[in-house]
Amino acid sequence: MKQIRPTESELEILGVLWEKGPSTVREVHDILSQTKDAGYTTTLKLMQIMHEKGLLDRDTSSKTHVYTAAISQQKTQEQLVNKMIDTIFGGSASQLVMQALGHHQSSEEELEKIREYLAAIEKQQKNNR
Amino acid sequence: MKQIRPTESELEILGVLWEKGPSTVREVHDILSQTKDAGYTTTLKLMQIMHEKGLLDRDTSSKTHVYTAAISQQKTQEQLVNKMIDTIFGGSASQLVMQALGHHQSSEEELEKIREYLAAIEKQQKNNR
DNA sequence: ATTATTGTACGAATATCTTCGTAAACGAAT
DNA sequence: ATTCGTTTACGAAGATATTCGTACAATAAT
Repeated sequence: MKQIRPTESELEILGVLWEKGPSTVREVHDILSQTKDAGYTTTLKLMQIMHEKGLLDRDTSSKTHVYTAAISQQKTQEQLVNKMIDTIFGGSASQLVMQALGHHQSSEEELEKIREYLAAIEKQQKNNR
Repeated sequence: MKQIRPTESELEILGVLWEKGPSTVREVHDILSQTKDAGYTTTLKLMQIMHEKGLLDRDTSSKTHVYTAAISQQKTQEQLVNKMIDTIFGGSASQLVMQALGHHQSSEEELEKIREYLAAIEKQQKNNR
């Protein structure tokens, strides 16, 4: 199985692309520069490298290139969460869950979704018995 | 607020120290080498650097030094989880929760803990209304 | 058509992480 | 006391990530 290991900066860029969809370097950079302090060419270079690595696809048909995330948010989340559980949560997924719920203000809506999800899991476990 | 950013390798070492408590380089290395392939002096050097950075404390009273994690597991989890939610989960904690529950087999016991936790959160939210 | 603006390409400097060889210090065993 | 195994200290090489200056190309504005 191929392990993808985007760096910190690369994840920030991927985050923008997942959120906004296909974007130019300028668009990505404008968003990043709200919270980060780096020059335009830095973002450009990063995205070029990510393209070489296969993390991004790009359309060069017009002068201003348009980039797209080449790896799925789902898959990336899966890998990073699993690693995180193993290394800093000592293998306990529930610990991570509680950490996440405790410190990020969750909306009633989100909590409802989670409750449904829990119910589904338990039902499944019963069936496997 | 001081941001702690242990590297990948540093997190592995912290993981061992959180799990086992105060340990020598040898002890840490023996555990790491079960899953990782690096020489003894590499682990030593890493732990020395971590000590310089303030990530580890150490007791040098006997020849064989004993290291301890200087940052709490709790605090580290909190920071990394929050960053993760922001960058790759688009700010949605519940998405992370579902990811965690979906791919790590959780025991009935763990699920029960989570349910209790959810209930507590909801109760609190009611009171704040 | 000339100039200004905006974008990409390239290369290099800087920073950071990871790895390990080698030497010196220490303690235990002979 | 000499030897042997273990440990720390140091330094440096190698790998990877991050940053940006500069040059050139394309487009838009005058």
